[in-house]
Amino acid sequence: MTCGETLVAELRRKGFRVTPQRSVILETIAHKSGHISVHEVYLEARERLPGLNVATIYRTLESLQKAGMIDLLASDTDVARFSLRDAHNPHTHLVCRECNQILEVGTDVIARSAREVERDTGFVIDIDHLTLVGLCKACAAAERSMPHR
Amino acid sequence: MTCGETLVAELRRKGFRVTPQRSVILETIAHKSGHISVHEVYLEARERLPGLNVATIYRTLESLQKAGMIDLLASDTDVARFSLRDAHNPHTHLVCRECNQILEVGTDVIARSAREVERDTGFVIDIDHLTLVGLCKACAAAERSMPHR
DNA sequence: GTGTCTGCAAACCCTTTGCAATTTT
DNA sequence: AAAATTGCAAAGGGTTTGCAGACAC
Repeated sequence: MTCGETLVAELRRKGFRVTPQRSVILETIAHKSGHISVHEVYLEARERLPGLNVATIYRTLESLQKAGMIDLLASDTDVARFSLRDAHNPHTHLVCRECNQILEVGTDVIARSAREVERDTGFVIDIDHLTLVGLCKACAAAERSMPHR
Repeated sequence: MTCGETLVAELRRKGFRVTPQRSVILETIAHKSGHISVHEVYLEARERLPGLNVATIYRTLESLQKAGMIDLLASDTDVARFSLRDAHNPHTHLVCRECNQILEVGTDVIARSAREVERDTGFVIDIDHLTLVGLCKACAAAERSMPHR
């Protein structure tokens, strides 16, 4: 996990201004380090910075995305989620369509297929922040033992 | 492409009531057969059924999804899109994050990786309606020849 | 006839935006 | 001092919902 301080420095280095709000938001994200929703960040960050506004979170996230420091997760379920980009640990997200749980696997499993797709179509898959939808182990088991509908 | 009539029959067989609205919506989807948005269906279906309401589209889509006849596409860009499920031609969607274009490739390329993931984690990827984000050939080329930010 | 579906309008939720005041550089 | 960022409140856009009437079964 990257520490908040380093992240703040990175943000400044990339030409963004560092405000208390941005620091707290960044530290919150670094601390939670998962697949966080805007609301989750809001609740936690506001404890440290009471006046903090949701709009600021959205705008900060936009900046962080421009700075290439976070990734948005593609998903049709639930609200928008994002995660800190971690160059040391690229991974693929497995989103369960039943329980919304998010698992991670290394990108290596998918890498070969991705290269094949690129060779065939020229399409370059964002392998470092890929989101695959399906059923987690538990929900898949439940599905098998349940009548549908 | 599956014809509207067959689809209507399928819907009835699955225990849903068949109304003029549902027929028209279903036929519209079958006719457009791509990756359609709710609004697109609304505009086209309303030409044949002037009083048609958007809420009905949403509710119908919900039913069609329960019936397993359409799939929602996972994407963080753009609005929600869905497509008719076609058992004869399962495919993976490649969504370009720059131009929003959607390409399709057969599932076979991904299948091996998917099986590997399932073996390792128990997570069952929805291989038949998978959405992968990245850059299409043209946008990838543009990216390579352009300064960032 | 019963239970489902529709249209309408309002509500909802998440996200974005305009603006004046504040803060960072 | 100049330029960027914030808070606030209002608007925006897509999606959902309550309800009374209409309709499929």
